[in-house]
Amino acid sequence: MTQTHKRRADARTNRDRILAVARDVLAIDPAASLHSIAKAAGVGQGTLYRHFPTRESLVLGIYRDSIDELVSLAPSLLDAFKPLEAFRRWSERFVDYGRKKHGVADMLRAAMTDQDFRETYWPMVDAVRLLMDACADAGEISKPIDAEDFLQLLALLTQLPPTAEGTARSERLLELAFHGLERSEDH
Amino acid sequence: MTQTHKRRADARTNRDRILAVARDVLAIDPAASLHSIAKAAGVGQGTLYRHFPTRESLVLGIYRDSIDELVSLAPSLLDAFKPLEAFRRWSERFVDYGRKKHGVADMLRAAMTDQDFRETYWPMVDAVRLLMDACADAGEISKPIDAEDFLQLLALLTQLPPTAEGTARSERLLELAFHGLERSEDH
DNA sequence: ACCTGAACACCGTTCAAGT
DNA sequence: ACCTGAACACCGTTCAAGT
Repeated sequence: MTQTHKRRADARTNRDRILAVARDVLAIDPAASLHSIAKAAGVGQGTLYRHFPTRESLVLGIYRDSIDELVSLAPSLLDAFKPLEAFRRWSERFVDYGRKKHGVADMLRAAMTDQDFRETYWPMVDAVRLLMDACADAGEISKPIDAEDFLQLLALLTQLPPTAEGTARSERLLELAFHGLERSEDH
Repeated sequence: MTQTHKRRADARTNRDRILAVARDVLAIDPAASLHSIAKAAGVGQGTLYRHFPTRESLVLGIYRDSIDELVSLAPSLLDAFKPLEAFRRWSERFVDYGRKKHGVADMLRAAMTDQDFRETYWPMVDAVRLLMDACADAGEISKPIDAEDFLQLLALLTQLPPTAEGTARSERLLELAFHGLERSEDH
């Protein structure tokens, strides 16, 4: 039993080191091979595979904490700002974050279909719905659209190149989307 | 000279056969390897590479005709419909086409940076600008946004999964974008 | 000129062998 | 239980050899 415990501790240490190393390596080269990550972490390829069977699951492991933060940011923003402003800030934060941290977009795409990812995906959809419903209740948007639709749009914007031009473009397109959400004046 | 001519004819035949085969193979498996395409076309890998140094350039070769059609469709639609309706129809056509024919999205991304692709990219930007300006002149949208921005948005929508759900989602998001473009009522 | 296809470096993935 | 790392099938790319 102590042996089992010891083994488990080893496994956990490995997992943590893989995550720490992968975060750094992928920050430098987003397309770094899983071989190179395993080597940099000082583990065999099989060990990396045991813990993270796909590249997406590795990225998910790296950014899970940040994603939780992002989700919990939604109610905080609603406390501090008017709903539409909160929604806008949250969306900007999301896209900014997603573009800087490579692989988040692919992870979101996987979340659409892969059962393992939905536990991370749903809270994000809920965050969007929370923000959008608040805007609707306050009368700041005409009618809320599907929360998944909007989250997917944010995920797509994340895929624009991380250049200055790409960043500016995603900001403008986000502006367009919000303009589309805003209440149309009934005349 | 006749020899040179004969050679050139061979090269052209090869090129055409590669394109015809690649079109079929990629329709069945969008991720088909270049090896398998070369083999299916009955040419060496080097020959495929000579004609199409990247996967994107191969996709571009396959769909260049269709892209030209799409570009020339813009003025035709403007003749037949009111500008906003024309713009909407063109956009739907674009997204529909891009999602069905895999690889078009990657090609468009390459077009953003790669010099070789810009000759195909610019006419599409021009088509978007033509449609959007017509809408603005007719007073159907408040003010035109950057044509490249909008084209990139269309390209992103193309990346949604080619399922019934993905198709419906891209339609709804396109609707959102157009709602954002439409003239805000000045009150 | 143009084509062929073996060869190269590399990728994700597996699995027998160790502890 | 968990880890290692050689091995496998495959990828895009190159290039000496042919015609």
